[in-house]
Amino acid sequence: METVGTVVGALPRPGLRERKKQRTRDALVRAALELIATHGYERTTVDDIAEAVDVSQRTFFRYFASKEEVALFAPRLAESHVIDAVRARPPDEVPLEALRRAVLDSWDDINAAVEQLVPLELHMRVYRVIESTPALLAAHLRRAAELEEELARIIAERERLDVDADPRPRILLAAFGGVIRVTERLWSAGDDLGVDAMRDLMATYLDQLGPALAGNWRAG
Amino acid sequence: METVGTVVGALPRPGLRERKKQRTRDALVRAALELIATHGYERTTVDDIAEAVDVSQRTFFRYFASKEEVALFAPRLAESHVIDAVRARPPDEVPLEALRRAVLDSWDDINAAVEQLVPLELHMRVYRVIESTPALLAAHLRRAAELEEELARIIAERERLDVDADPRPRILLAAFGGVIRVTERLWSAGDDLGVDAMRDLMATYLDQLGPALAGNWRAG
DNA sequence: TGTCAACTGTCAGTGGCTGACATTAGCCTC
DNA sequence: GAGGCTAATGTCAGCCACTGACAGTTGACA
Repeated sequence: METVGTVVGALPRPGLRERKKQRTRDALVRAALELIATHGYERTTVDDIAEAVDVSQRTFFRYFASKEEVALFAPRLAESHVIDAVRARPPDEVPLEALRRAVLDSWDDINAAVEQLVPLELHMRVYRVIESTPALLAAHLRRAAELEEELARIIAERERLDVDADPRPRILLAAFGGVIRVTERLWSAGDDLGVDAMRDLMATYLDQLGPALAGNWRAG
Repeated sequence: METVGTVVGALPRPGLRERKKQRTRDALVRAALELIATHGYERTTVDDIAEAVDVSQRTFFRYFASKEEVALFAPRLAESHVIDAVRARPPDEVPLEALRRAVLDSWDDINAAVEQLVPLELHMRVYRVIESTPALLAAHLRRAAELEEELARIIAERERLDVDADPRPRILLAAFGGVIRVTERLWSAGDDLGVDAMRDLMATYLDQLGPALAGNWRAG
């Protein structure tokens, strides 16, 4: 997308123009999240956000395709980390275990990346807004579905399977993704916020996947 | 919501006013689905739909909270059938089996209910539009999440568990719902449309849930 | 038949989002 | 380092989903 101009390297410090763009983008995200966390999603207008950063509304829409996109900026950051983590898993691991460890192990990286943008505390407040705002939750779930598809392909490749021929990768991801979302929701609904609490919850719940599907709960 | 006026019964034929309302609602749904299937969701405006039924746009919004709501009318019809079917399952069935049979067995009822409103063929065309339209898919997924929560509560009750204490009902539904959605998506993407094809696909995929979670795929 | 309540239409307005066009401001070359 | 190129921005006009307020119409029911 973005050409560098000098070398293919990538490291050389970008020009003033590029730095300005980055600053504007960051400022928009920060202002948006702050406003959304404070006043709620629907009561925050795009004009509010643009004004807070002192740019025109039109400029906002040149950085983000929609108001939803800014609000979901942090969750998107997390996704790319998970994808990388899954790709980095040793190939001898069993699929479910690879997913499980990828998510749990990349947790710290994710939080560090988020914190670089906004304070974690603000991020968590936004998260609650996401879960409680229908339009936002819908967009979040749709993105989650896309991520599942992506991960299913990665898992299929790991196992040298054809995603379209063998249903197991997609089914596994459907189940796995479902559990992740359940934990997200419960975490955001509870009082015990804090990122470690969420990781623990995920670990616990993932371990319950087998038992939940198992035949007789009453016997167990 | 709607009071009957005469008896609590419900059977007595509703008055003219009520019948007129029902006719308008049906006409709006039918016109909307027809237009959406033909021209796509985004290129169908609410004004188009209202005009096709010869009512004002304002009236449309008195019947439906949003344009999405009309488009997703049929899927909603299906949901209530599934809920009833799960409730009707014998209590000695294991949870996963109860869900599985409820969905598969209520299939014919669902299709009959849908057909009473619009031809199945039209319904299937709309379904493809839903899957391929981001905004609609998002709304659909959000509703699916709500349905999962509802069913999780029902299953918990069956098993005499506290949903908030035991994670298994929600986890089970997350996995189950995930598989259902995978089949919906694959079905809508393929060429072999037809409602029976979808039920068969669901049955097959649900059977793959265990194997997908099982340890080593390569061992077979 | 007249009164009440529900249903509908009209109108005005908000907010998300887009295309078109003019202006500004980095960048790069000579 | 002046000038041309191009990317980034602002302004403006407009579409569409959706809502509140008010007025007119039409079933319901005594």
